[in-house]
Amino acid sequence: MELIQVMKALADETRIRILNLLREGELCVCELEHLLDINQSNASRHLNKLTTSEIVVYEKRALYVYYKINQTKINQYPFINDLMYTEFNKLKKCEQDTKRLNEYKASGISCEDLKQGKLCTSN
Amino acid sequence: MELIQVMKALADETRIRILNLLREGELCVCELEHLLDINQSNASRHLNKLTTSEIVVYEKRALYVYYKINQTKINQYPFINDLMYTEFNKLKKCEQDTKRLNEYKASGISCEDLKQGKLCTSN
DNA sequence: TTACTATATTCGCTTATACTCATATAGTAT
DNA sequence: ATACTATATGAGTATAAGCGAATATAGTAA
Repeated sequence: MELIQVMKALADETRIRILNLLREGELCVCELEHLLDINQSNASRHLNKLTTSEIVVYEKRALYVYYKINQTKINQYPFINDLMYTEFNKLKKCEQDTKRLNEYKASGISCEDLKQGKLCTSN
Repeated sequence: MELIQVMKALADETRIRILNLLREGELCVCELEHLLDINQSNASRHLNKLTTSEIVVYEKRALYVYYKINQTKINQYPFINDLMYTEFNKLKKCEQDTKRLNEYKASGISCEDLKQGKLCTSN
């Protein structure tokens, strides 16, 4: 059942945090890695699960792969919108992640700079 | 995170089918067993998971344990209502289960009779 | 008390999930 | 072509989840 697959994809903290960030617009893998402080393999795998369940879609541009919410799927499952815009806001981690995302955006740093550690304070 | 626990509880076909039936009112464990054609141990385990995540509550009356939707939790997570009343209806199995439930209710058979195989055609 | 019944729980097994580390792939830049 | 970079994937491991069969528990009935 497709619904089960979607629910499973949504039943994970990291993936919820990814979706929370993608609410604000597309992000590439390395940005998500750094914003969520997870390693590359992990990020890629979680994104794969979100892609397989069609909750996100991606687009390759140059070396980077940009992921974004698949609005078509959200329209098909409106409860996901409810989750994203009502429940995510109640989660401390999501709040912190959003804050970090906004700092990142405001800084004007590009994802090429991330690897120099200009953003992450934790590693 | 509590939300994750709730999502995990909802990310299973059998538990979704249980919740679908409980929309119509409380049911005891043996009724769920027979309506869903699952064994006793399984039914109990899934109900335990739904209880732990507080999506259902139960009440013991005589030998039977009656489970029902925990409306308090649903109010706390409105997207669950959306799921139950929008998505469940789209699922073939849920539709079949509901039909079977209505037949069961219409028959006037009590849960004491179930063990004599008056309802289940499949075993 | 003993016998019975509905439900919960334990055990052993199997499958699925998440993670890390290392490697493969595909594109960019020179 | 080579070197480099972002992302994906494979292998191995650890943990969690689901299942069936058997047993435990708690209440009912006699």
